[in-house]
Amino acid sequence: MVQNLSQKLHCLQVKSSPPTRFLEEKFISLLRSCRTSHHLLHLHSQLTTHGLIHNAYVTPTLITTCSLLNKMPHARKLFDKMPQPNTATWNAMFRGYLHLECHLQVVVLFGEMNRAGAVPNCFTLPMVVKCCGKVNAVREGEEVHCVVVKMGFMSNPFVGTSLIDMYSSRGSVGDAYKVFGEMHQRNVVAWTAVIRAYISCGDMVSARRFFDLAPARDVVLWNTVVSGYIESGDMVAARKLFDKMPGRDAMSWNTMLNGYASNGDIELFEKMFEEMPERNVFSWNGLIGGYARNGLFSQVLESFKWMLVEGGDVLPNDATLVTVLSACSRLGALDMGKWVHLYAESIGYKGNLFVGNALIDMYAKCGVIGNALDVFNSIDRKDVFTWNTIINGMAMHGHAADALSLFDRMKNAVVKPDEVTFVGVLSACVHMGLVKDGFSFFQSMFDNYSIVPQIQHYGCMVDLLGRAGLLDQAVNFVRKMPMKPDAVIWAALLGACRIYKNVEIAELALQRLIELEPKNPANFVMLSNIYKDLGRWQDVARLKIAMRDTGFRKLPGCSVIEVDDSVVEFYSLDERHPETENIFRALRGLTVILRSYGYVPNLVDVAQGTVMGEVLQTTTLTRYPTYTRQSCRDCGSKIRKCHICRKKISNSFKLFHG
DNA sequence: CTAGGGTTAG
Repeated sequence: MVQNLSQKLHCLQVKSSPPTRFLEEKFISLLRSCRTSHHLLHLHSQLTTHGLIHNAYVTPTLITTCSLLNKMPHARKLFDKMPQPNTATWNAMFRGYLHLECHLQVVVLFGEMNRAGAVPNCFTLPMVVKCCGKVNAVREGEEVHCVVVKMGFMSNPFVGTSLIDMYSSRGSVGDAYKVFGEMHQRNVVAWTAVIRAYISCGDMVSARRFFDLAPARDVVLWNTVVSGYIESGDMVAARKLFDKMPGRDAMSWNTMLNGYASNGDIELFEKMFEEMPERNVFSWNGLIGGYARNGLFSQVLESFKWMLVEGGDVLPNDATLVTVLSACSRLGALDMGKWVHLYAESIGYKGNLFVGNALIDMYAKCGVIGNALDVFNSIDRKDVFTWNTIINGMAMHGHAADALSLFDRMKNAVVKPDEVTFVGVLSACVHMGLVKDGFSFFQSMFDNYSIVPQIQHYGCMVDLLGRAGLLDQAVNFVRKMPMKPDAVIWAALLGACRIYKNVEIAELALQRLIELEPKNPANFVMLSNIYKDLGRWQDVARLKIAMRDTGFRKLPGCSVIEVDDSVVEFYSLDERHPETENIFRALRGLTVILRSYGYVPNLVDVAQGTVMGEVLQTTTLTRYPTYTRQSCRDCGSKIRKCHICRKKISNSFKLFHG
């Protein structure tokens, strides 16, 4: 009874005349735990009724909460109504914009701060300096530098370091060093910043000198210099320093892992992963992504499965899923891709834009454009990647009309088309033979979107003219190109010459192709096929000798197929599989059945060596596939099996089990 | 209310 009464009294006291400080603290803690915009609006109105909406202590926290909930416009409205915001409130605005990466807003707002006569402090300046660097605001950056000096903030390590970073990001190492020299106290972060400045301009010698001079070195500084050596391509120096490190953290190991991967040293790459004392999600992504970067897509899937089994607490994240899905696309591993789709949703990546875009691409490349569309439609906030992927996917599937209508929809959405969009649009025109429309799209790239056409777009145009049979126009177009035509351009022309049996232009194209890539036997095969079509057997023989003299043999095209849980690669008449006999027996059986239904095989292309892989090689050229084949370590040849030194480069024929 | 280092898509 007594306790109850005192509680009531206490409540009354608080309600009638609460000490302001108490209320302020209460609201600050409520705002910090606020997680929804609904709750935020509620608190906002409460603050208004308590007359605390322009409070010096509460308002900064309110603004911070707005920014965390993606409500900066709301914060801005409130902020603009304040008669005289204090520095902490200004800072909350800067931090909010910085958090959302609205760097330009920060620079603009700082101008307003000066005009309003408000005074920045040591928290304001690093944020503003950083943003000047981000948006490349050179003049503003120098003005802020002057403010720093005038207000005596050069002694503040945060301010000084931010200035070093700014000058470093615009490539002015000299200015970065000058700031470093003028700093009153230099901690290890400042040393790291100046060393980073030398690394980013490629001066590893100076970077190393400063590293050796530094009074203290922590693990971040060590890692910075190791990755500097990697960036400069010096894996040996990176390794030497790595071995000398007094304490390595997970990032040290991952840095080396990625270094070996980007230098194509698969052996050391794998060894590095095996030796790692601890593996976080970045380590696994390093392994998976390293295989992907080196074109070893089966190993991508294999190591992903290994991660699921052996990763322990480490779960894949969006980066993992995207890499694995793109490997599925490259391999045509649809079953695996579908599984990854379900798995991604089960671990909470249903709404992830990165994953969604990768799924669209995977379904499109695996031939199920319907599923690609389903994923596309399920994404509500589509970005330029989403649109480009579906447009290119549609074009690739021959749904050119759909690709073009999607392009129309894209224009109505707020997403601005880019150069990749136009590759899809133009290749849709190629498929439909829309020469006129193609040219008008090509023209509108620059006129309406200020996109300067790249060589890919010129390639599409050559393809467009060539496939429409307008070979002379195509040659003229190539001659008038503003850049030097590359092999893809000439190959497109050569391909068109085969369709229309134009020997004269074919010979011209081949001549250019031989100059550009003397090692690629596919070019000879193409011309040889044209001669064959025309029955010019003497020329075929002559070309065969010329081809032999180059010393290179054409790589047989290969196919990949998903079997159970694995991806298997095979060539025409391949006999490497342990069950070759059974496979061929089954095939013979199938042929008998097919023939009994009246099927007559077309052996002409097979006889000419135009197996699937070659068709792919010639028809996908204009799409500039990013497919990279492993290069031979000894002779640099970009082939799967080096025909010069006869070494097998990647273990591409490999079954794996889940 | 403060800084420096890693991965992913067309």
